[in-house]
Amino acid sequence: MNVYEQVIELAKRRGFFWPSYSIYGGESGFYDYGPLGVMLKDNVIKAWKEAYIAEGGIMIDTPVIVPESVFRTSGHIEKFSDLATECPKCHNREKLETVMKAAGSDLVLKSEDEADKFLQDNTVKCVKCGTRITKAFESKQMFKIPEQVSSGNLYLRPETAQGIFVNFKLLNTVFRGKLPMAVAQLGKGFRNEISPRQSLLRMKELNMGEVEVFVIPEKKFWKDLSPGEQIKFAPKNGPEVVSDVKNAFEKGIISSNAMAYFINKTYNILKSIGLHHGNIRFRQQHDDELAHYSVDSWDAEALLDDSWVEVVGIADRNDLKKHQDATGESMSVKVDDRDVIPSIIEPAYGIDRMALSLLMHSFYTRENGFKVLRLPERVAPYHAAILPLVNKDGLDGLARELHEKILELDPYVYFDQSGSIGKRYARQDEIGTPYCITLDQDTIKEKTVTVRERDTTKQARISMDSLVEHGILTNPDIRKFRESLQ
RNA sequence: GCAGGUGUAGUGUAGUCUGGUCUAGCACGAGAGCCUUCCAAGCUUUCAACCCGGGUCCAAAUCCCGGCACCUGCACCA
Repeated sequence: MNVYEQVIELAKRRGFFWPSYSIYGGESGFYDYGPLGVMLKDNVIKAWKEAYIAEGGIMIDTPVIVPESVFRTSGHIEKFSDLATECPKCHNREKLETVMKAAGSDLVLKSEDEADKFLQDNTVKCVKCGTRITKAFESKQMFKIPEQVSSGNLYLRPETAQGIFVNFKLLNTVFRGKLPMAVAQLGKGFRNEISPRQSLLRMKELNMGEVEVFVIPEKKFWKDLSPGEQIKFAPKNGPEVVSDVKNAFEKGIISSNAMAYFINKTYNILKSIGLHHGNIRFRQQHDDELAHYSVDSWDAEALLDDSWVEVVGIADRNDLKKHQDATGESMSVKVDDRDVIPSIIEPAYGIDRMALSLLMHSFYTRENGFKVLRLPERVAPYHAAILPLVNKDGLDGLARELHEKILELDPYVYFDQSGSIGKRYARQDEIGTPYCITLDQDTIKEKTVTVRERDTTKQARISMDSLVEHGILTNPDIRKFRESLQ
């Protein structure tokens, strides 16, 4: 079993995530987060959100349902519903445009009916096997809402970004007219994936954390760069390089300050939630894979088993001008007595992909075959578990009391008195709980407990008072213990 | 969406080819209890499954058809 399969098995068994609606046979492209998954996902979101609040970013929350006019302007209506053909013999699928060009026609057909008529009146052949194609179909990547209650058509959003763009003026007023300005939105997006696969990696309903950084077009500047860590870059023209982000910008590998800045920031966020340095890279998209709205894009990719998977996309885009043209609403901001329409650098985070990647990068099997999730403290569902060594001599009662008191400081603390102590350690290791607090005979005598660290399984003795006073993660005794392990 | 493969308790599997003691076995797990003074120990006990729907047959987990889901490859992934 590869790491992916082992993580899927553990995720279902322990309650991180599993396929949705399975008692009705399942529905492909949808996954539920279970009890631990919700906690983990929330922690990922929290890390992302706090990173951007600390950056001076502001947030907004807009509807998932969006009128067609918005997506007409953004280009999604046109670019997201392709007319396509399928060869009746070899089942090769192509865009209608491609097979028509091959047949020597530059006509642009707008509907299925038009396309069908054309294919029946003309001889268009499969580019692979030469069989005649007579039918076209529309492949829609946005979900359209069938029953309209408004005057126009409504869609489920495929990205949260437009909700920010259409509110640009209001947001910038709240931001007191300044540039640059970063706005973040967390929410669900919906994409009609033709063949969803790989659990959380390709869902029809996904959690996105998108940030729109509005910058002055000529400069595309956010903040001065500091060197930062060595990062692996795969530029579109040229070989892979390992460099810090400042150097990469100065050498021209990355085209703008803001792009460079947010690549580095993204790297730091991914690392902070538990992705491994060596298994992260930034790959620049080739011109033919760029989205319709973007002129340059760097993907943060995570190495999962043997393939690189896009986890974050950082795009250079320019939507404000389009909305200004479409609505007549000014999208310009006064900068040094000039009116400028900002450019946008957009780091778009796939929250679900981040969650799966961090589980896979954290997954580890001990020599004895037991599984451990080496999750960073900040994303682990539980910070600690309280365990009475045995259930007699009043230890269990004492443990419950301690648990109650710690809960007042930190609700993310688990209690378990069932089974042998070894089994309980193993249970916690498997869900990534960083610390186990065990009460033993000495607890009764000296009011001390042992703290066991997950990755080393080493223990230290600390006082109960310390736990009751400081909780777990900010406990000076536990911090000291942790430092002694490194 | 196409082609191929797979589908048995919460998980991993035996059984399917060759239909019949399968009243579906095993292990892990989970619950209750006992025991237990630090890394999935042991004992007692309980829980829990043939993906869904048709068909063939005296008889279907097993054979056939359809659907659904998953896996792999191709295509798609703004």
